[in-house]
Amino acid sequence: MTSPIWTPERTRQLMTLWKEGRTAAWIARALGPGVSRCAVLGKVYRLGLARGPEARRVRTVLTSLQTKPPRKAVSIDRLASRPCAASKSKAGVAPSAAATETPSGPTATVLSVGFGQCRWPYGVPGEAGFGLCGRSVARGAFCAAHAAVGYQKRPISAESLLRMAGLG
DNA sequence: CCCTGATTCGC
DNA sequence: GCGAATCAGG
Repeated sequence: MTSPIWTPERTRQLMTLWKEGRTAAWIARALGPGVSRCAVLGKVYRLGLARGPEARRVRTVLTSLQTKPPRKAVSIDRLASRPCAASKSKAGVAPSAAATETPSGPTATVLSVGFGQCRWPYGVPGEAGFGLCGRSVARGAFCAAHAAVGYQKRPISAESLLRMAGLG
């Protein structure tokens, strides 16, 4: 219970995330406090996993999204307790029309998503079925419905987020 | 300087 | 096998 050992579970996660094109540091942070970037790189090297040119593309996409793993463990609580700026006048736009049009699943992947396509994630990165919304961008990185959720200044309930990610 | 992955090397 | 240190590169 003490040593940060490469359990089969962790190794599995490592391989999946690595194949998705995540960086070593990203994976290290995602796997928890006990795992360093060096540990990830060392393990990857030992496993003989290789980076293809395709993975490089993925990383570029992720970088452009400024995707960052949670600093500690993956936690839904963080979603619910997002501080978010208080802000004075402009509350988040929450068009009721958009809510009714909320897409219900991914049409793109981190590999296929391109400019002008909504980056809203469905599912859990590293797990089967993970994908991105992929519908036409309305604002920033998201389609109208997801921008209404992603860009609102007030915190949103974890339940709502999970539902929109197809995890509810 | 920040970051990246690759490789080495002592444990 | 493990991971810190170190390497070369962007």
